[in-house]
Amino acid sequence: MNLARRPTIHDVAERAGVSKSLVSLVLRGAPNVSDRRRAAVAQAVTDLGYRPNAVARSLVEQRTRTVGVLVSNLHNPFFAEVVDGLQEQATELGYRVLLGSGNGLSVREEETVEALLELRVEGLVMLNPVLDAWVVDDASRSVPVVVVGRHDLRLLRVDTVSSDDARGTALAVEHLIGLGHRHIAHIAAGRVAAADPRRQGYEAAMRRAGLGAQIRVSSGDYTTDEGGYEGMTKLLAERPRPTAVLAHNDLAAVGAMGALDDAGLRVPDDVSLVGYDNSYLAGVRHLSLTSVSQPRLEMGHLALTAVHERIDNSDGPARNDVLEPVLVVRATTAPPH
Amino acid sequence: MNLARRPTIHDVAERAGVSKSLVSLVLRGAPNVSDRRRAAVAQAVTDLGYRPNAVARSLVEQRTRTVGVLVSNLHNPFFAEVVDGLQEQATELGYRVLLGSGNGLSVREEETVEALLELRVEGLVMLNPVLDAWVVDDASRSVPVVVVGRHDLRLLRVDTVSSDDARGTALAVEHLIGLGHRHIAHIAAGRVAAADPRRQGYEAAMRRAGLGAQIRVSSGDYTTDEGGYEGMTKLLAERPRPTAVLAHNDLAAVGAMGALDDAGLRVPDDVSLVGYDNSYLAGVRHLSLTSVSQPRLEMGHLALTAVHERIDNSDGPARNDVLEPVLVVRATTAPPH
DNA sequence: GCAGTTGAATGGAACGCTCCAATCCGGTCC
DNA sequence: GGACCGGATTGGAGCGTTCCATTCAACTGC
Repeated sequence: MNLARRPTIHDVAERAGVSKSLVSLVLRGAPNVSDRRRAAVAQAVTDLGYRPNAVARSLVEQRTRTVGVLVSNLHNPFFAEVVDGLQEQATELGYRVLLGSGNGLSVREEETVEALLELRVEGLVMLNPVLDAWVVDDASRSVPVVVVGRHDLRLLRVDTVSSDDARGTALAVEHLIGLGHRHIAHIAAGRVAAADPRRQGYEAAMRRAGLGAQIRVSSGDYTTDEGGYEGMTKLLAERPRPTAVLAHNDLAAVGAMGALDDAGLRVPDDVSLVGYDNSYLAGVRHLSLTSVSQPRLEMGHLALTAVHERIDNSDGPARNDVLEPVLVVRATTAPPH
Repeated sequence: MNLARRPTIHDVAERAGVSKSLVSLVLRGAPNVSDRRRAAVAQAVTDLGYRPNAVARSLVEQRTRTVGVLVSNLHNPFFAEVVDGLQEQATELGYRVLLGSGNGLSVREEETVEALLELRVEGLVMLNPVLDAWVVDDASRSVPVVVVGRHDLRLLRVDTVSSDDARGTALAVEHLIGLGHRHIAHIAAGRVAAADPRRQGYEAAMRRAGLGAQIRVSSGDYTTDEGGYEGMTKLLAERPRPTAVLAHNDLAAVGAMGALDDAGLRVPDDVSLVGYDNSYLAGVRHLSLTSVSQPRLEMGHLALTAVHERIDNSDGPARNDVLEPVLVVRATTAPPH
């Protein structure tokens, strides 16, 4: 396409019969410009269909007013709302948001980070990244970095925003205990970052209630539908059978629901079920899953605010914000039979 | 942050004891550079942690090697896989992908398009945009535009990629008829772009099978869980009661499933159910919804290829690629009772 | 009527890079 | 040994902006 032939500020200036400097002033709304000139420039701009070149502007201003966001995996239902929060706050603070995806692959994430840095984003937000810590550290050397949703990354210079996963599972356990359950099991995930705190929160809450002996964890890589099914199947083989199950996330919970179906057990009459993430899956009325909600919108807000503050003032120790999760009770939890 | 203090090609040149031109040559892998110099430059680059400035490069090269992608709404499960396809093909063809979201709001979409154009993307892909046609037309004046998933936008200069929605619902109807169903109803959506062809495909297939008299459409804005529930409730009040229902999308189908539950009817024993989109919701084993799948990955490939071809050669009439949907049969369809 | 003041408008340098034209240098050939 | 060659290297212009320093024009006050 004729990228080259697009009108420049020069063309506008010529058509309006003024200097390019004046056009620049008008475009940026400077005060001391006569109405006559202002109108002439505005006219020329619409006549030519002129659109300022952000590339040139960024070069000379030495800033891009852009924050890069690395989304590890667009399929992860967790991220969309976080991005909404980021966007909202970015608009508020005068930044543009550039999304890059990593397809869940560490290599692709690295490439994306590199690309964003070459584009000279002024800050970088990483959502649930799977890449190595050294990449984060390296990036944080040239630009403020905020990591959302990973507990294991505690680096100097890198702020983090996450929700208290241990607290989340504890909330779920307390809810179930309050309903009268004692045999509460957990379907845990393996690799993923959130797995450990969620499991630990479950175990701690059980011990606090004097139920340390009833702790049952079906572990493996149970973050999928299929995984939840398998995890539940294993649990159903044990005696005494759990009367309530807390899954690592909603998808696993729905898989567990399938296993209960197949075993002829009803939810919540025979077994209560709790998910995690409060994804739209949980809200679907046919499933109506009790789930732990992370304040996603707020996490986005907070992450962007953190980046913004670092851009203005890069000093100060790393902040690690931890937000409180909320339990959303729906139809899959009830007192035990 | 000290954006300004980041090393430039000049710093690298100085440290390596060569000219900036030579550094540029090395960085772009030019052939006629002595090994000694090449090594010296490489050393200086790593010493300084130099990263080329894509902004400056784009300005002088008069191209950004970037394609902008407007995602109307990140929550729409349809788009993630399309973006995967876009990304894949972009990497293949040497482009970078910049995602911008519009939050489902027409105004925000316009802003995003404007921002992407100011960033001088070389092409624009719009996924299920909700914005007005004139915005698309206007954008297409300065950059090649490809629209994915909207049937109503047929503009000169604008290529489209979509899947044949009428064919999709027809596939579903044919499947149900093959199972022996005659009373097949449709839960349609109102506003959204895909609503009309899906309904028409249903009606046409019914007529082709001599079942024109059995056509039942519960229409409204039934694209949500809740909407599917209402639509199904209305259908259940009619006599004869349909033995099979085809919903506008998976979410509506799951809502319908809830209504059937509440009415004490079983799926698929009493009523067969078909969704649309084959989202991961449909694949969840507890739901296991028969659904119509759009070739999302391929749509992404095709869209990016189209943009690429327009960038190289902007002429030729607009292409409107229509891909074949595929019916994925799962557990919610069976012969009528 | 002229220095001084103020508001409006402009020219040119600079941002970090690419790329063209020019230069440099060590051989080769006759 | 001087002309010529070709690969290696370099200086400088230019990409489309912003912004500083300067100029210009029109007043003001005495």
